[in-house]
Amino acid sequence: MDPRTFKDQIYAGFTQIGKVVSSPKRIELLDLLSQSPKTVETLVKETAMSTANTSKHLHALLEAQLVRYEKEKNYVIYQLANEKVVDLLFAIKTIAEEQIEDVTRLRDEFIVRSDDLETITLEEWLNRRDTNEHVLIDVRPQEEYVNEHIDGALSIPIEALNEHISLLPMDKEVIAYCRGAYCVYATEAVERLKVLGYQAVRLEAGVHEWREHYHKQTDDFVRKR
Amino acid sequence: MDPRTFKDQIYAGFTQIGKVVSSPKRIELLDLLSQSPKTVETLVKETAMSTANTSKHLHALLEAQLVRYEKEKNYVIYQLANEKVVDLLFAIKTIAEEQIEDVTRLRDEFIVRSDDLETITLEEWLNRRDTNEHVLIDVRPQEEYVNEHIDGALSIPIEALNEHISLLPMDKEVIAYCRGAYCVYATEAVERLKVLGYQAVRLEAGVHEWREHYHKQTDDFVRKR
DNA sequence: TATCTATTCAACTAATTAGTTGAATAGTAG
DNA sequence: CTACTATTCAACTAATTAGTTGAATAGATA
Repeated sequence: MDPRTFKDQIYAGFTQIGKVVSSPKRIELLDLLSQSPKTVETLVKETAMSTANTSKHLHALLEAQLVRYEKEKNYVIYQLANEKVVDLLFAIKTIAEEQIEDVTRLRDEFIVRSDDLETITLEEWLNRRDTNEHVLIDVRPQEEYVNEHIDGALSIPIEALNEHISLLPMDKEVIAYCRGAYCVYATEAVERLKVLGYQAVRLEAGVHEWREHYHKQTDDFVRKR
Repeated sequence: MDPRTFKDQIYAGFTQIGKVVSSPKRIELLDLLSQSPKTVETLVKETAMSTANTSKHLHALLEAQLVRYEKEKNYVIYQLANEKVVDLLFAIKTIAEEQIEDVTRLRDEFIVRSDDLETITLEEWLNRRDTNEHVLIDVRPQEEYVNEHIDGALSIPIEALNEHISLLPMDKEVIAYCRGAYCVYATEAVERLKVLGYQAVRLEAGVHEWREHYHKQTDDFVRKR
């Protein structure tokens, strides 16, 4: 095999992964699955696609070996087959944030919103967290909380905010997080809580950022010994 | 704007980046530009595409804001507009390596080749490098070496290996590197050197992996103080 | 000035893709 | 066994895409 053929074939291999993220709906599916395994039904509701189209995109992900499934009762539950998909999504989002004006604009307009809707970064939260003057709430669907959540967080899904609101103290700051920097749930929760008189703040991070930080800490610890 | 419209638009934004890596030739262009800025002419030769098609793909990269260009004489020189493209390519390659069998197979067959063609990782090299019992050579085109190279490396482009071979000592180990884990140049150099009686070894890393390591070291240093 | 070289552009073709529709399958519950 | 639910599959359409060809442009050189 000549070098050109080798290059063509190896880049064709890379492209099998690249093609996956060339469709908005497939990126959204991977984003959702990165929070927790989900049935086709759930993915259909979350993405607002037809069942057939959702199934077809999931099979494209299967072919690229990025997801796998198991059957339970008459449901099919899909999950990520490789955790590094999270890094791929992160790389795409970071570049889009820096290079695509629309992305920045949309985020500012719908997630960050206004200055009186306070946002804290992961680092800021980590510095404050030991003071015990706040309560951290996870406003994602409960199955995502059950799959993984930030240590010490309370599960209060956004649809159940009103029912569980009695769990929240008025005298402490309420810090809400959801799927990450492009998820509207935490913004919505903070806005609704503030209207009700709570001190509420949005944490701009999800479980992946938190886990990443946690590993970095552990690595440092190991290296320092 | 309702939440669904917001999601559709934000994922459409991400997809502008994702679409770029859905074509093997565009991944190859980004890969080449990640080594050094290049003229259209050079990219045409490296990718074996027609000039018109190369130009068209470069304009697709321009539209996604991933490259920029400057004109010099009657040449147009393209370069990456965002260094994080390297992270994106790395994420894709890592996943492809783990999930796509063809990629692993091709790499073993054409890069790693046989057991008597010794390969060392970046970590192994970093541990050995202070012993002064070897010489490190960069076998990429000279313009890429000039743009950035591993500290202490000698530039011996693969096409000029025979001419410059007198620079290499027979009594020291020769360690060759090129663009990274999927580049054939270093393998070719090591094979040719071994035939001529040199002790030659392939370093499985490029400037990006080296730079990444260098930053991590610096960060640790800063954090430890 | 005319000529050469590097690059871009416009028009076209063949192939691929996302999405729809409706039928088929497979497992569950009555 | 029947009815129901979740999922997949096949056939089709409209839109997009990669690549080609040949002409156009723009800067450099003679």
